[in-house]
Amino acid sequence: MGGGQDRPGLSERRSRPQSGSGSLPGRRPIIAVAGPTASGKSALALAIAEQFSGLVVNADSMQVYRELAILTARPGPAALAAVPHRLYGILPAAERCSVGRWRELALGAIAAEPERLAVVTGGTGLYLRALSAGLAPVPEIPDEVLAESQARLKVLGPERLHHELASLDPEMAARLAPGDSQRLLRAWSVYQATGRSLAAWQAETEPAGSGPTLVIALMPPRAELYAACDARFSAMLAAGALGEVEALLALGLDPSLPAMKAVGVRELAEVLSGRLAPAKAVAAAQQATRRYAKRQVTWIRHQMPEAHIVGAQFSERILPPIFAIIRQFLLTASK
RNA sequence: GCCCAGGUAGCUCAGCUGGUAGAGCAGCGGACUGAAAAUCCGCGUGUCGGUGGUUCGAUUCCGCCCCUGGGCA
Repeated sequence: MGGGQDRPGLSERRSRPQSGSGSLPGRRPIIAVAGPTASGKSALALAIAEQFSGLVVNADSMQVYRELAILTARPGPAALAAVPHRLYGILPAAERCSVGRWRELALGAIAAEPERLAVVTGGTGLYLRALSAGLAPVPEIPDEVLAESQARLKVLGPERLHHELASLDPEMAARLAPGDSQRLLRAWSVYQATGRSLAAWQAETEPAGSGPTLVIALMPPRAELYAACDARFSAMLAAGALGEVEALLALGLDPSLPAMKAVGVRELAEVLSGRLAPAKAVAAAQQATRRYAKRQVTWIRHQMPEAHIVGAQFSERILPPIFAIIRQFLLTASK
């Protein structure tokens, strides 16, 4: 671990001895279930957890928010009763989650139940990677610096901020597209707060957070996946998604909060305000879901080369071979 | 049955008087280290309805056929 780790809650993990690579002492193997939205990850994770007496841990950046149950397709009462589920709906929408925050919560949840096999599942590939591959030890950026950076971005616009960053931190500037406002903001803030390039911090990424990880990725054929996306959003609407968005809006939250960016929130908000016909909103939200699914597929294809790809949506039929792979993995991983 | 108007990319359509075609949307591909359901980058994917003819050359002009919409009966 790098010297930048001074947040509370890390002391316990920091005190543990760590080897440079491979599995760490005391770190149990875990299963990660990846896949695009609507591929059936949650059902697969549940089936695995039931079979191996596991614990399902959410790795979805939106399912952590309490107010979004329907719109994020959070596991229902039957699933929750069958197997323990962690990190679902645990943060108010008024708060901001982040990879780092999620990672600590996940490591804590896994450590808290040493007798159960952790089955980490969710659509946020970055989260899954941060858990098994680690995260740069960048210290918390003070709010003042964040606010300053935001203001600067607002005044200059992304292109000119990019130009300025080039003179301070040429390495990050070279890596970022001039229009990529979000990463620009991050790189700028890190440099302002620490006086070091984010690239330098990232070079210090600690090797592992969790133990050895078996990644299983559901990758259904495109047409099937899109049909499932479309059907699911319609089902959400029937289940009361509109009311959920209405309640969320009633909180009067900052629109830049992550929870406000969940697929469907903007579209349904426009229905509630009468600016968009329901049918058009559904079509728009379905399209947004499809595009999101496509980005996830790209991530899995290129960022998770170690994943075992299952070329289908979830169904009972795919379970036996998956269980066999898991058994094999658990045998070799715990040696 | 007759008279109009159309058939060009997945969809809606543009394409002066002949030189094998281009916009929007959709879609596809890619990047990804603390907002990731975010943010960003790249790419026209086409028997121009069919078939004969005129022409060096036809999406474009002519004939016939098929299909769609509207009108008259």
